Amino acid sequence: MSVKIKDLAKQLNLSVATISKALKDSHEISPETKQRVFELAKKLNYTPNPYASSLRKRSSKTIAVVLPEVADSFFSLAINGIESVAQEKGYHVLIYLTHESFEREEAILKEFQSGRVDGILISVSGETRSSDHIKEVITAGMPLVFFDRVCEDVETAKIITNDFESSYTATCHLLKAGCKKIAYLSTSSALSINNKRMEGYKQAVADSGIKEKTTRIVSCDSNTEGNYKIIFELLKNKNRPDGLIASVEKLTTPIYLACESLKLSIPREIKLVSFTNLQAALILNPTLTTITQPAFEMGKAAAAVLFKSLEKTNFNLKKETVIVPSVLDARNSSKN
Amino acid sequence: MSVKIKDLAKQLNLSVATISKALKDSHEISPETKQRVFELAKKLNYTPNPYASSLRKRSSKTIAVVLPEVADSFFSLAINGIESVAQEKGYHVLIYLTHESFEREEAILKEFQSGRVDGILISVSGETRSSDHIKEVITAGMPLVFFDRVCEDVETAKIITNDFESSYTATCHLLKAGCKKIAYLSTSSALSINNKRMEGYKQAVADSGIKEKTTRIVSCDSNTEGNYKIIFELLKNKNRPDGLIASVEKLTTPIYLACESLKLSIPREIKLVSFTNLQAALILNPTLTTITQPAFEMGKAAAAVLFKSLEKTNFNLKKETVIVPSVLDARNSSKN
DNA sequence: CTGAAAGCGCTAACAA
DNA sequence: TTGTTAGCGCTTTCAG
Repeated sequence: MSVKIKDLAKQLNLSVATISKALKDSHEISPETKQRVFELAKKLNYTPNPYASSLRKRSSKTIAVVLPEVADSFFSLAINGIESVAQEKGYHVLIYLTHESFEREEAILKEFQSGRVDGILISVSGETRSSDHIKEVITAGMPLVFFDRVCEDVETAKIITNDFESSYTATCHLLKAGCKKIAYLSTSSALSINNKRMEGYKQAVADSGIKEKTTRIVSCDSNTEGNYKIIFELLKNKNRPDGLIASVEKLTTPIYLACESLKLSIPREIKLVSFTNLQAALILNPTLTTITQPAFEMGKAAAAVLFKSLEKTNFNLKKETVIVPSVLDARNSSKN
Repeated sequence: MSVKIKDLAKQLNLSVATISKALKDSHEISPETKQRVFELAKKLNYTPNPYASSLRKRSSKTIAVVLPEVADSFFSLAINGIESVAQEKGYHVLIYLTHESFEREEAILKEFQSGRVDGILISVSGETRSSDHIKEVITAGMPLVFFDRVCEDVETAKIITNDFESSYTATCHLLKAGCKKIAYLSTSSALSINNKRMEGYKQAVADSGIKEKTTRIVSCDSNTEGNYKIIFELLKNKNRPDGLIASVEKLTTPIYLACESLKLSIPREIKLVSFTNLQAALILNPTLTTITQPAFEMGKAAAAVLFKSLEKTNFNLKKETVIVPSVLDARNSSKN
């Protein structure tokens, strides 16, 4: 096996306690001994056993990140953000994917009762209808912060973006571009972010000057092909919408494809805004107007808040809600 | 604190040893006691402390995944693949990003000497020129498998795709479409996958029927804007190439943008193939011909091999090299 | 079938 | 400034 404190102690004729303290640069140890300890440790390539230390200190220096999936650009960027601050703070990050399954999410959260992690960052699955599993782990004393997909009814830190406003803005943007019949393409209606986006859309239509204040909400909760069909049906109708809001990234491809099949010209016949961080928005034809979410920043912010609560005992997560605004990047898909 | 074996023991008037065995469904324990133990454990919501168990058993049931970044679609999909098999096997996955820095990679690997993880999955950084840090951890007895970006000179399992052939195929594809002057856009020349791709390209040009067997390799190792400039300069030249091979996903956007600025028509004036898994390839204009890598499968395969070596003592990682082939998806960007 | 006891490697009182 | 000692919670001989 690898070298341990005991080995260092033996070689230097010191006690394990002394070595342990020296390694942490404790002030109770003389500079000379520290020096000797450091040198030998380096020479023998000593690396402390993290599990022994975790067991003893009841803290693991690791956090968990629970995500639905790491498929779209949002979560990829968020992970980068989280990891960057974790690395800086010397924390390790365990990653768990729910694959949008509520059962998995429950099982994963339950395991955290064990003390494996010091804190949790979570973006809930689209199927999550109850938040008992989350409340339970919080009640057990575990710091938890939501990001992006939150449970409204759980009192803890939430890092979100301005979903309502973004959607409101997007809708107004389309209205201003001349759209009269805007459809909102939704998924995972259980998610609060989705509801907020939907509400923003509804509100904007209600506030608009157009006579026919009808809203059209189309549920697209399927795989790419399934969504393609749904959108195709929607658009081939002669009473089709003249504006579309794609509430999630994965709807973008089927929309473009459906328009292409139907020879619908974007933006002449139908205008489009998508919620996405895809860099490729710049090179689509036409270039895609997006609501760009601050994914990296949200990841960073979530991690930052969690670490603050881990480092300060008197820090109350309940009071922390950070809203990092999204921006509308107007491009050709919504041009007048 | 949470409930532990001792608590169960007390309540049931049994010893901790008995509880421990019962919980693992050991045959030395009577069915009745097991029953009682299971029930109480469930009732009290007992979750074993993983660190105590890791310390004792010298195994952590966790693996590390070391990646350059999780920005592009390849690594996102790979993580999904890895996580899916890890979850199935009951393993936890720690994620570490090197951000393409060799120093970070070294530091991260060094920490693994501590026994924090049972095995490692790694795709090396673009700056990694030496493999000593990797050999060291393997020598210390740690199972390690490379995926995608490997170190040729390290003897251990490697999950790769057919980079040479893919590039060869891509080049032939462009030649067949009529290209006479194909340029290869490269990054991170230290990486073996990049060299293989480059070699495939060179070989294809050499094997081709064209008289002027000149190859043109353009180094694009910068951020998006920097790469845009490099590509712009390349294409504005009157002796510009008529075919382009983008060896990595992130070059796609600057290429399309540069062509647009220069009013170069794809594929009429310049044809293009990219190494990418972007779903948006389908909706670019023109649609993008891609070498699509089996990212998810490679992640799965890498994890599968690692777990095999973790489960069977007589399994030799050195002999394991899996090649999961990429496919050429011909679309309009390379049409004749 | 059950239990006593040792110990994984480290930390933190407390003593010297 | 250094050392002794008692665990952290669990697993695993070995005895009963």
